[in-house]
Amino acid sequence: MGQSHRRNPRQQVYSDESMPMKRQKADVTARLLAIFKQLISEGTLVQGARLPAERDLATNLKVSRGSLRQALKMLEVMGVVSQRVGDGTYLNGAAPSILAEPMEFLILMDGISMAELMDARLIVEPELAARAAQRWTPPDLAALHDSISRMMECGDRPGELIAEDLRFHRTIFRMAENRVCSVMFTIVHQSMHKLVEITSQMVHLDHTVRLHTRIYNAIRKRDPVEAKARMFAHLTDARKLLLQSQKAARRRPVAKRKLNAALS
Amino acid sequence: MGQSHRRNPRQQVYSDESMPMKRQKADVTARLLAIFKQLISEGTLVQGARLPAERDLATNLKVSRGSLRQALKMLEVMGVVSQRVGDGTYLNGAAPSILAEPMEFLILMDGISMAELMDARLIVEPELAARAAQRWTPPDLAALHDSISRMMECGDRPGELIAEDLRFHRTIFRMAENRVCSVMFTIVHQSMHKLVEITSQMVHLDHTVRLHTRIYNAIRKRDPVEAKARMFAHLTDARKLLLQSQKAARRRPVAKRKLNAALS
DNA sequence: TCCGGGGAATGGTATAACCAATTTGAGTCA
DNA sequence: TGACTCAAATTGGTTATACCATTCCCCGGA
Repeated sequence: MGQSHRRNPRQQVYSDESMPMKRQKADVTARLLAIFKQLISEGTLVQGARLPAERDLATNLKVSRGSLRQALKMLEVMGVVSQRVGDGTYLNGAAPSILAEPMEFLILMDGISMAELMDARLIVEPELAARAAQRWTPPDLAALHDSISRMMECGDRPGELIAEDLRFHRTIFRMAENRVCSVMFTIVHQSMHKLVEITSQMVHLDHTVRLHTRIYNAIRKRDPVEAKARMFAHLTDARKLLLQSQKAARRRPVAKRKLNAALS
Repeated sequence: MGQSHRRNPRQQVYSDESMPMKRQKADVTARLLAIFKQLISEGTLVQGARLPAERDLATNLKVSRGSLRQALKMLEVMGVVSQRVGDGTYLNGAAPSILAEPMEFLILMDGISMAELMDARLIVEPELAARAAQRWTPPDLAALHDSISRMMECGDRPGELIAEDLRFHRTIFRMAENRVCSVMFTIVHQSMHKLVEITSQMVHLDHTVRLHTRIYNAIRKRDPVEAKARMFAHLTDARKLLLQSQKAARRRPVAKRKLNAALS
């Protein structure tokens, strides 16, 4: 058959504007999504609630199990529900990973680089640090301090070091008391680490601990201006290291396994 | 049968940490998602490309059409692909709405209020305005100017006014040259408008035009500090209006249609 | 050259069946 | 009495098949 696309792709380039959101014949799947939104918003479904079995639910909603599963699969990927075979489908609590999968595709499709992710952090995180300095409570500060302590014990294992770094920044996000930014940039942070091969020379333990400590001290003093500046310095420094490391290893180590066969 | 959940929900409260990302038996759907990611990343699938028909693709990938459709449906909801009956499945270009649906669920499940969305904008948009002031090119500035002009011609139709407001802010996002923040806060902006009933008294045309013009002038002067301050003032003002409006109409106009029957 | 109709291709949905993992609970044995 | 065993029931996971509605392509007629 070859790849004889018999039709003109009809391009449909995204205009700068948002799509008119055609309210067509109400896709069954879209309708199901709307139903779940309403069930959640009106409190019929609460965190931890167990949904009826797929077969029953499909019957009650007057749709086929296949269509229902399309909707449930989307909810699962977004982290809204968890499905366990032999057990059931449960509504999750607030899902920190709700944006993770979409973000990965966003990075892929827009060709977003690690540098641009870092740039985004550079725009937002200093401001979040400033807010943290103004709003922290004692347990927050203790968490921040613990994070630094644990990082010093990490040794040279890059995995743990990265995890501890993420925890430090996430704590600051939480202290800034804005869940929108917190969730978004937690995902940005994670995506960044997925995108780059973290090498040990990129993360100097002592160096990172020193910068984190400066941020911590500024926050503890409730000095938003200094906290912002310290965070800015920390991220600028990190970006510089990442760019150096990328320039050093310009090669593309990714094995481009060919899957073209799948497309016949 | 009633709602006799015969099993202990086994709570599984989200810990503060990210999930260990269990690499289990590789869900067929998850595997398909990974395949699509790779096809996109290695350039086998490019913008506008037409995917093989579902039946062929399922055969080639050695999965059933139902499973494939679960994966395709997720990609469609995320805006990665578009499916048209009788036509085919196409890979979209950079999708501005890739985070829209997940964001709606995030708002629902975390109980995020309009105020918190506005707060997030207040954290980020001033900084983006500052960057815009440093980086704009003549066409950008013209777009900004046009947006203000069009807004003055909107009259009192709130729909168009909101659309024009969104365009103004999105233009600034683009000028700031960070697609991560641009996409994220475009979605935040849209979600906010979905969440509140925009009333005409909340959006004073002349007032908005005046504030937008101040931002525009500051950007034109390439003065990042003033641009930031002007944007901050604009959003602070908007937040005040929104909160007032919410306080005035504390009633819950949402008709809580009961769907509990669906859950048997 | 233009126009229209028929057939093929495609996504959308529904149904049925089976598999694999898990829970449940009755039965069994110490 | 209590702990263990194991088979049945339940549930999500997957596949296969059939049919419908829409869209596109192409060919024939005006």
